[in-house]
Amino acid sequence: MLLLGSIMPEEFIRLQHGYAKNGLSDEVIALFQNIIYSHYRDNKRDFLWRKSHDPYHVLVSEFMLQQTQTSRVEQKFSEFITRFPHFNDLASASFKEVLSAWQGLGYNRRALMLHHLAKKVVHDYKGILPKTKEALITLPGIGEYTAGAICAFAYNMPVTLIETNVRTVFLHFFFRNSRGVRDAELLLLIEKTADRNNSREWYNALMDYGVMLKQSMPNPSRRSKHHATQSRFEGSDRQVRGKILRELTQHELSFDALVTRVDEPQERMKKILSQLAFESLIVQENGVFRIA
DNA sequence: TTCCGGCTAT
DNA sequence: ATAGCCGGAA
Repeated sequence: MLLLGSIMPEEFIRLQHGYAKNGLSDEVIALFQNIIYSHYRDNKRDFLWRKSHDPYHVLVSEFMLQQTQTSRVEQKFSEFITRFPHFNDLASASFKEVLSAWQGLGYNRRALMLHHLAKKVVHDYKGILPKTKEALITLPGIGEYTAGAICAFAYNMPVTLIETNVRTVFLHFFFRNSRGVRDAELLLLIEKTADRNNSREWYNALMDYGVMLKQSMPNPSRRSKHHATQSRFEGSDRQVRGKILRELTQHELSFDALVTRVDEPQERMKKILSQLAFESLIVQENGVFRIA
């Protein structure tokens, strides 16, 4: 159990107090970086994807880490890279193979977008992932955060990015008593306090600190304007979609066979199947459904 | 039963 | 702006 003093040093509060505007000064920034890096030196998390700066490895890990905890990604990442070592291998695989390797991670649309992206990189970019945030963000499945993460972790570029752990750290240090804080406001601080010459290490350190904070107190990210509690999983369309795709990675099935195996009403199955087909995750052909 | 999360479509 | 998308651990 951590003492409050160790996660919010008094010296930081005292220093920050003298700067009413935004709590920032060179001194505050230096101390803040010191706190984050000190924790990192002693508590660095040792992930396989942190050992490599290969853009493909970074990309795959970031896709998996969108909405999925590190504990579940660790095993899957290793297997995925072994099965698809390069963009070429992923691009030339069938989507069914890709989805099989994805099983257990959830949010299967990410697998589809990653597959599309690999084909695009091979065909439009000669197998080389673009090196600018603007180009990266045009690719399927890459949004503001993932584009920044690739720039930081693959290319060590001085970018400004925010995700759940970074958000946690800045809410904790700079918005101790605020609620409904917007990312736009946090980003100003993230930009000003960044160790621009060591983006890769800095963001890894911030994320590790954020994880530690969440283990020590109620999640500070709940005070974000963008925090939302989501609908229950049990009985949801998400659950049924997952079941259907899991079945179809095993074998092609007729509508009736699917209804039997998934055990949901026909009308609901029709609706969800047509949605999955619309999203290009599955196709219906010769009376059977299969992975697209 | 509750908790955790980035991208896309609307 | 907001709703929808997954699965497993605690």
